[in-house]
Amino acid sequence: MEKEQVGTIRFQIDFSQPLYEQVLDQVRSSIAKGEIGLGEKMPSVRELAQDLKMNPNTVMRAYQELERDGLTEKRRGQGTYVTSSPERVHIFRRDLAAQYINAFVAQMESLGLTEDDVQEYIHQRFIAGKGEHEK
Amino acid sequence: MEKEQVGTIRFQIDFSQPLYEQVLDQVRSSIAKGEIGLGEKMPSVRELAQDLKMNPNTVMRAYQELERDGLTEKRRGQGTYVTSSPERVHIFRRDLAAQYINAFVAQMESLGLTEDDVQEYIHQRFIAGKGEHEK
Amino acid sequence: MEKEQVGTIRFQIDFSQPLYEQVLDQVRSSIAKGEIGLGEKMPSVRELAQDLKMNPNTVMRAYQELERDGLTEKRRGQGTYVTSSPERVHIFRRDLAAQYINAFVAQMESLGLTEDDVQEYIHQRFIAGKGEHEK
Amino acid sequence: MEKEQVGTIRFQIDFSQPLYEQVLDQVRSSIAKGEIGLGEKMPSVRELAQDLKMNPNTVMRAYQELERDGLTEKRRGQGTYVTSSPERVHIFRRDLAAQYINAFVAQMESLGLTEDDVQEYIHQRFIAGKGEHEK
DNA sequence: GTGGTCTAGACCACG
DNA sequence: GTGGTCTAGACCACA
Repeated sequence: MEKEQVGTIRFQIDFSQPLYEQVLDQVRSSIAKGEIGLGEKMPSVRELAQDLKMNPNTVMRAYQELERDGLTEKRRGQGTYVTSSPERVHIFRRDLAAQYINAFVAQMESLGLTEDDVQEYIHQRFIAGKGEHEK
Repeated sequence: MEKEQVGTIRFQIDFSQPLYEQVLDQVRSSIAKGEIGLGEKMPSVRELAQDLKMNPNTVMRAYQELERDGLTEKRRGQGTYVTSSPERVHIFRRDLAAQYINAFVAQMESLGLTEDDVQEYIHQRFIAGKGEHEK
Repeated sequence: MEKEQVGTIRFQIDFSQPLYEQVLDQVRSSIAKGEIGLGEKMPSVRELAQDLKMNPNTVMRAYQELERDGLTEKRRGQGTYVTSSPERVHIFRRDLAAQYINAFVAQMESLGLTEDDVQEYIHQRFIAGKGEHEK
Repeated sequence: MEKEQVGTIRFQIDFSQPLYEQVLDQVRSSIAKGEIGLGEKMPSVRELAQDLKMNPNTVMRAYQELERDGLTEKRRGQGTYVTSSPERVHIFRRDLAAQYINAFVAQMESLGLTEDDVQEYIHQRFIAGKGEHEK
C-alpha cells in the first residue's frame, strides 16, 4: 500500500486492481469531497504518470472517463480542469451512489439478508471505521 | 437475460461477466437462501453445462470454487453434494457479507456520504425492491 | 467420518479419497497390527461391499491388490484368507514403511527442512498423538 | 526424468503425475529453499509453458494456486512476482510441513511402528540421501 | 455414470 | 507484452 501525493490529491495504488480504475476512483473521490476545488487545474497526464510510475496511456484512460462523467474538461493548450459547476458534481455523486447501492443491496439479498441485518451491519462498520480512521 | 431452471436452482446468465462467476454466485445464493437444501445432490457438471449451454470446464471451475469455500463436497463417482453442515453455510455467509459491506462502506466514504445518508438510501432501495418484485 | 466394524476390522471411510485405496490401507493396517490374525478368513467381497455400502467392484479391486502384495490368498470355493506366513507380513511392512519414508523425506527436503527439524517435529507429533488417542 | 532450468528454478517433469502439481510443488520448493529470491519476477506463464513444453493453461493453474497460497502475486500487465514477505513463506512452510507430518505419522501408526522405529528409519534415510547426492 | 487433467486455439482487458 | 476467460474435444481414474 504505497501512498503518493500529487497536488492536493492523495493516491494509493496497488496491483491487484486495474490501475486506471484506481486513478479514476481516487480523482472522483477528491472532487466529490472537495479536496480538489471546482475549476482547479488537474495535473497533466504526463506529470501524473511520472509521479505514479505508470504508463501515460493508463492515466489518459482515467482522464477520458472523468471527462465523460462531466467532472473535468479539457481546455485546448492549457490542460485539464475540474468542472466549475457544483450541480455537475452533485448529480454525479447522486448517480454513482445510487449505482453502488443497487449493487450492494443485490449482493445482500443474494445472501438472504434482511434490511434490518444490513442496517445493523452498516451501523457497526461505520463506527468501527471511525475508530481506526487513517490508522 | 435468459432464465434457466435446473433442479431447484434458477440461473440467469448474461455474457457481460465471466460465466463461471455467475454460476458461482447464483449457486452460492441458492445455498445461502436455502433454495437448495443441505446435503442435497447438485446437478452434475455435464448436466449443468448442457442446460446452461456452456462448456463443462466452465461449470467445473465454479464447482471447484464452491468446494474451496466449503459449501459443497464431491463424492467419488457419485457427484457433488451441498454440505450438510449449517455452520459452514453460516460462516460463509457471515464472511462474505462482511467483505461486501467493507467494500460498500469504503465506496460510500469515498463519495463523502455520511452514515445517515447511507441508511436512508438503503431504506428507500429496499422498499423499491419490494415494489418491483419480479418485474 | 463414519465408522463401520466388519469382523475384527474397523473401517472408516470418507469420500475425499479413492474408496478402494481406503479399504486396501485399512485391511493392510489390520493385518500389520495383528488385529486380524494370520490364516484367518476375510469377509467375502459381497459381504464387505454390503456392509460398507460400496460397489462390489470397488472392494474387489482392493482384494486383488492385497493378493498381489502377498498378504492374502484365495482358496477356491472357500473365499479369501490372510496369509499364514509371518515373514510375508514382515517383509511387506518393511517395504511399505521404506516407501512411505522415502516419500516423506523427499517432501521435507523439498521444504528445505533439516533432519533435526524433522526428528523434532515427529517427536512432538507422536506425543500429541498419544494424548488425543481415539478421541 | 527430463530436467529443465528456467531462470533460477530447476524443473524435473514426468508424465506419471498431474503436470500442474509438479510445477506447483517445484516452484514452492524453490521459494521455500530461497532458490528464487523474495520479490523476484517469476517467468511468465507463456514463457514457462514454452520452456516446459506444456500448455499455458496448465502453467496458469499452478500459478493460480501459488497465489492462493500467498507465495506469489500478480502485477497487472507486468507479470507474476514472488511475495516480498518472509513471514508468508515461513507460515506456508510451517503449515505444509505440519500437514505432511500428520499424514506420515498416520501412515507409520497404521503399520504399527513405534516412534523409535521411525526416528531410526529417518536417520538412515537422511544419511543415505546425502551419499547418493545427484546420483 | 461421475469428476480430473490436458491440449489447442481463440478472444479479451490491461499496461 | 502480461494474465483471464472460454470453447471443443480428448483421455483418464473412479465407482
